Amino acid sequence: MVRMLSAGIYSFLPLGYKVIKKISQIIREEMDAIGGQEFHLPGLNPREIWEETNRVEAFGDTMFHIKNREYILAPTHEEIMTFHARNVLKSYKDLPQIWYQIQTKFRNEARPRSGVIRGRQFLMKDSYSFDATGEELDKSYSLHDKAYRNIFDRCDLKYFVVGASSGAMGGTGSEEFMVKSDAGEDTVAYCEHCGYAANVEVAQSKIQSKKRDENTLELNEISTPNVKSIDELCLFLKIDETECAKSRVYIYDDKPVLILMCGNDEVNEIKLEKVLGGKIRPAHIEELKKITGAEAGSIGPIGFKGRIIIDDRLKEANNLYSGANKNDFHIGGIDLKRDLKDPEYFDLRIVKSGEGCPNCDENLEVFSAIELGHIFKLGTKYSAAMGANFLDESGKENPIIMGSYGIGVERVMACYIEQHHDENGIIWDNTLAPFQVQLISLNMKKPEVVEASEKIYDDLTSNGITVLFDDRIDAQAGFKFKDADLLGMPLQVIVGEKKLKDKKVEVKIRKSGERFDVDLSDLLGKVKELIK
RNA sequence: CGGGGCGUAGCGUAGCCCGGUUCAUCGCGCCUGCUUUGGGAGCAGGAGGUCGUAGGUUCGAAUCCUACCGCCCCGACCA
Repeated sequence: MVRMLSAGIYSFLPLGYKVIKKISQIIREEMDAIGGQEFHLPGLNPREIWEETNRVEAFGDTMFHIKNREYILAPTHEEIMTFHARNVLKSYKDLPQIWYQIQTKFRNEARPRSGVIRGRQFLMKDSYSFDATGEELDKSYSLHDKAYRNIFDRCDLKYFVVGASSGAMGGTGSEEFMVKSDAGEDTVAYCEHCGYAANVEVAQSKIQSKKRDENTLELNEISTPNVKSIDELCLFLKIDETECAKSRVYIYDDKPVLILMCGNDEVNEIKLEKVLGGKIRPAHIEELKKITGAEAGSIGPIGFKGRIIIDDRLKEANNLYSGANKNDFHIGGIDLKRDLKDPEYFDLRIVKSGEGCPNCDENLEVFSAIELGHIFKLGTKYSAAMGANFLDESGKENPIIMGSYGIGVERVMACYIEQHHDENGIIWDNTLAPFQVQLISLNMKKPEVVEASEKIYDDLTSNGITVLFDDRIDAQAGFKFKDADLLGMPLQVIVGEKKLKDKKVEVKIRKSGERFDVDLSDLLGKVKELIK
């Protein structure tokens, strides 16, 4: 179906390419249905046009540059579409527009991986909407949302939608269409029950906070030789991990910030950056000693000079254990209310599988997923930068309001196969199958078998049915059966010597494994009925 | 870009540490002939390799050294 030529670069062989064409066709139909117009744009672009939006620098090393001319290979097409828009979309009367293309994109990925999932060259459908007002943009956006659902439904993919907070594209709204897969590069939290889905970077969950004990103990220093991790501490003191406050030190704005987490909870650095309002980095090992006087494993809030931020789960907790800022010592009886002045509380933790869904209380599942499609509202980022303006009803000049919407075409194929296979191979549904029927001729050395097979091939194909004919002369029956199951066409028609004597052939349904004999005279009708 | 691994026939591999008539191994595939033919056949014969590339060390290099190229894995990065 597909063969690698080089890292991240794949050739599509005839079978695989047929599938790609079928997927493209479904996308095309749904895009046309919402008023989209298809373009064919160059992959080779003058560098100049990308300088207008400063994206040569923004893409950096992921953009391919041509060596012997000032050209680049397009990693996406916002600039080119905007270029055409500014030449023709001059009036509010020209709007709205939806323009799309299904074409090859080039990205110099540092590390291509997971086969066709992340390549240096890949097929992408991308469309761009051009609107006069925010309300019109909302309309274009929801049209795409609907079209995307139709496309993925028609491809029979089990997917879910993540409402991502606007990413680096600087938009006001966006949704990602995701499919669960171990090959995925994103980690999401998903609730099967209510459909809550969020990237783990922003996901929340319902989880019990540490309750405040009635009696507050005094601070007490405990000798804990060689105890570094929370697990070791729990074992050593025979306490539960929820009684421990784990410390992490980050550097923000050149100053150390101490983060306290409950037990083995992990710090979600994205959430923390949001709280602090800028880039952070974990403190280096040498810095830790200087800042706290102790090494990692013995750090704690008591005596820490600097800002302290605490996860919500520890809100106003007492009787906690944490590091003593002195190697091999911990402190017990910590009361965050009593012992710290002005502690700040935020949700900072990375959610884990099995925790409560923030919407409906059912259990969340955390897993890897592949992004199949992404729709977002761009606003005027590109139109403003490139001077794509229109005149509104009052004759005033405004930048066109844009949206951008992508689908990874190869990813659709990869995800389909991942969701529709068994131990014997692929199970194609008629919609995406490269061929509808695989015709298996069991013994190509017998003239009567050859003759019957060829007649069936002609009958089926002349009736518009697509047939892959396994006419290998020396391949044995077993080979042909295994290969047919592996390739996975929906129907197999098996022509063998014995059944032919009774003017019968066998038909097998790949999906169910069901097989039965059919009279030669009834075959065409039966096949037509089964591939509906 | 950092760390690790690998490159020997179409594919998968042995040999490399310890250079030399066990040095180019084995399996699959491929070609010819005969037999076999409903879930990956049997017998007989046969073709196929500048050992990634370029230098170097040596009487002698798949084997040791250097550089480069390519691929795989882990990490960083990822509109």
